[in-house]
Amino acid sequence: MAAAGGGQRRGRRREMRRIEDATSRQVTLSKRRKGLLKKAWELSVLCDAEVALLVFSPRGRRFFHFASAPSLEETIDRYISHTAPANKKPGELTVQNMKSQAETLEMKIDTVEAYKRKMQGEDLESCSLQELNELEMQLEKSLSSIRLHKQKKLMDKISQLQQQEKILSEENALLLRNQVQYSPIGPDGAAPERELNYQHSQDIDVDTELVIGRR
Amino acid sequence: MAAAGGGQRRGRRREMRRIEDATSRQVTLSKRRKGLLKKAWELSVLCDAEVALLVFSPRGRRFFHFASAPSLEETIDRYISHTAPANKKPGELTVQNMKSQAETLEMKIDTVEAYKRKMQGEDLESCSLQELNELEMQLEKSLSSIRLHKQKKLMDKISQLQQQEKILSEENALLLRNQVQYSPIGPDGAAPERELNYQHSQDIDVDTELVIGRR
DNA sequence: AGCTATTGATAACA
DNA sequence: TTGTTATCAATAGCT
Repeated sequence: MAAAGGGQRRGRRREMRRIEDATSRQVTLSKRRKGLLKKAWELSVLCDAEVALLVFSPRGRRFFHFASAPSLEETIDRYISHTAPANKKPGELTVQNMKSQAETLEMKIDTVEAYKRKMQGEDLESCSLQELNELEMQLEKSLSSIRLHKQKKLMDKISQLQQQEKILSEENALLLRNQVQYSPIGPDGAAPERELNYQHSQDIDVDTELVIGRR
Repeated sequence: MAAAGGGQRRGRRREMRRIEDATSRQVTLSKRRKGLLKKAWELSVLCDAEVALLVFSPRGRRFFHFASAPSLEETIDRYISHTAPANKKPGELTVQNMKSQAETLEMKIDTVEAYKRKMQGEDLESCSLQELNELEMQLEKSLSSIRLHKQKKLMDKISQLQQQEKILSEENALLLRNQVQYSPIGPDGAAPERELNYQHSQDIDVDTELVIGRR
């Protein structure tokens, strides 16, 4: 009964590396997989834990799984939620949802973009007269709103410029007074410090390109 | 050394049901989880199988996992593909993709909707003058396009009405002629129906001969 | 498949 | 929590 020197003794431990013999590998896979599934189940029962186990055979041909939760996808969803702390909205991040979410979002984009194109004066062939009228009214409303905002922006700019101007003329007045005070006759080198103040006025970005009115 | 009647003997098998004592349950979870992870690893190494294992503690607080493939998500993706034979497009159905796709799409929606609102004259406070000018030009372009389409639609409507009118007139003409034909007043009294046609026959060439001519 | 020798896992205890 | 050990479970090599 005892094995001769050439044979391996029963129950002996294996080296922990890929089993080269295909048959032996297949048998071991079968046996150990069964044991692993059993242990996964035991853990879930004894410890009230949520356990999911996936096993694919080498070529990905067959596949076995165990899940303690009602479904394997539920556990996967829990994992996905766990690894995506950003999206914490309950029930939003599931395999099921993500599958359909993409479709929903794409449809929404299509809708919004179709409307955008119509507002840009494109794809109007499919519009009814009613729609065209509504679009026209909407755009007119938008235009007046835009022009109002433009006007306000321009007014702000103007009052800003006026403010600037006021400051500058005050500085000028002051300089003039000082000039008179400290050099009443005015020698040959008169007033170089004017440049400093001039530079100051350039620090403030005044957009002189502003066009008042359309275009 | 052998236990007396009151104590449990070491290493004795457990009943396969939830461990009631919380401490004991926690210890068992810890030990068995370790063993399970090890066995999952062994299976993947010995048999060259793709294995994924997820374990969540009872309240879903902590979670442990093992995956033989480069990543757990890869194995999950394989499972998802395996269970969704409809979506066979390679690389399209993965957890990674779905996560980022949702984000991408949502950002896209945000962008498009923000632009839409601006075209509707809303949220213009954040716009620069430059932007406002561009919007204004865009909307003017849109408006003229819309008005062009409106005009075309209206023209179509008009010619359609004219077409109908023509048909009606022809019918009228026919009726009148019949009336004349059967009236005892006189066959020589010609063409009172010409008046009806006169209204509309300016740009539409109506060949009345076909209708009126009598065999 | 089924069978055991042997190793591995682990329940109770410390 | 970590370590020890008696006991039982898993399984390697055979058949």
